[in-house]
Amino acid sequence: MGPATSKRGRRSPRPSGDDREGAILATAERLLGERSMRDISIDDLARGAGISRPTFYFYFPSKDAVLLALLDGVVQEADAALAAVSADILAADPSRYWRDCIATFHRTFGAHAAVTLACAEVRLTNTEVLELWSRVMDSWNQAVAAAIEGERVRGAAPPGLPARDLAIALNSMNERVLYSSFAHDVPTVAAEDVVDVLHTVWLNAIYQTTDP
Amino acid sequence: MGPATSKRGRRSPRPSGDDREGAILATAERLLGERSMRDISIDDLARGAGISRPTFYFYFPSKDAVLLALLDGVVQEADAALAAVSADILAADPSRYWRDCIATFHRTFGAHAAVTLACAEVRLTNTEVLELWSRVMDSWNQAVAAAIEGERVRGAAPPGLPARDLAIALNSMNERVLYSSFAHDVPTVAAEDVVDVLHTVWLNAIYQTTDP
DNA sequence: CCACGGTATCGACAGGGTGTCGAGTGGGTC
DNA sequence: GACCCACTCGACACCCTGTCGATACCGTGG
Repeated sequence: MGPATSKRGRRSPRPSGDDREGAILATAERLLGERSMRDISIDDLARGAGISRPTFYFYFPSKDAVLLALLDGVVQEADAALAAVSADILAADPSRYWRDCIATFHRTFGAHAAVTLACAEVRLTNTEVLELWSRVMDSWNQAVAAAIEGERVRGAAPPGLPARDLAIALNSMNERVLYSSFAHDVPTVAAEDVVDVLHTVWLNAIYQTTDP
Repeated sequence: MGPATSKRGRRSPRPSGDDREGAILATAERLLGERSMRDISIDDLARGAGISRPTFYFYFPSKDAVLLALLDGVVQEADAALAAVSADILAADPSRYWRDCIATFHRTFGAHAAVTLACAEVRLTNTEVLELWSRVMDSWNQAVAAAIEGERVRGAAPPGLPARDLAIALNSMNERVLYSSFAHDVPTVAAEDVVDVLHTVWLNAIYQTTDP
């Protein structure tokens, strides 16, 4: 609904105590590297930022709100990195274009694996995190669907599944596989192969042949 | 490690009060249809089964243990349904074989969507649920990998990605897409198309052409 | 220099959920 | 009739969350 950015902080970012907010955020990301969201209490975050528990509520309305702010940052980072992948190379070297997109995704979220994993957990019970995540996924889906349609129009890719459905399926695969990889789940693809595997499935699904 | 079945109940299933256990299970599956695991207290389960909260602990060590028992049942059901899909038709009609597998998966877990969704939530924080889920996924992965290798050996499918990696990627896609479908997530494939979409991507990924 | 208002902070409380302990109760068995 | 054992629950201790009211700090204008 809203345009884009902040509304989530609180009221005015004028005076000091702004570092407190940063300290809470930093503490949260640090602790998420050690243990799960469930095992981090608001008291942990407050102590980590050098304040008391009630004071925490001055900066954030809840524990989930901290994660939401963290996710917001990662998403912005991912959007910026994705924008740096020039769409121009799609026509010249489609394979490389898709690979760059997947690798960028992998790199950005991998750099904040703890936050990513925590969000995947919290979105199941928190509406705001779910909405932000869904909106982001939807924008990927639209972008991928548009790119697939472009490839079909110029004759590089054959017609087939509705582009949107295909985009959703492929992005869902990436989400789940990358999650498993970040979480070091037991039955998963080797970390160094994960981008290659996803890339290959994408090419086969979009171009329906190994070598486009 | 263990062979297969029960160890999870409690001690002896001899006397009555066994219906209590059933009542707790039934109450849990019913309530999961209405609200999330987080919003169901042990007291809710106990009241629903006509017992007090402390008595609940006589039957199950925790709320998660109830879900684990529920998942156990669904998994057994899925295994039975999958076993009914004859592997013989793989050579005769590969497309139909893969479609039957995906559709069976979809039907069985869809019939217990509430339990499936709850498990996806709880496995992120509960080791036992995660282990059971992982073991099940791993057995699918192995079966799919073996089938792919069979298709390659008989020349029906070209060589390519390691069969195991491909199997993991495809099963992961199914897991995520079916989850979104069951959860009625916003950016998802239309419920009636979901099996078709997954099926098509599987065929393209395994046979690398629309028409095997 | 001193009210004054807003920022920032915390002690203390209430509420709700979990898990445990010890004291029952009732039906089968010797 | 004494005894065991499955079964039941009241009451407690604990932890975490969220809120309220009191307070401290600080810049500004009278």
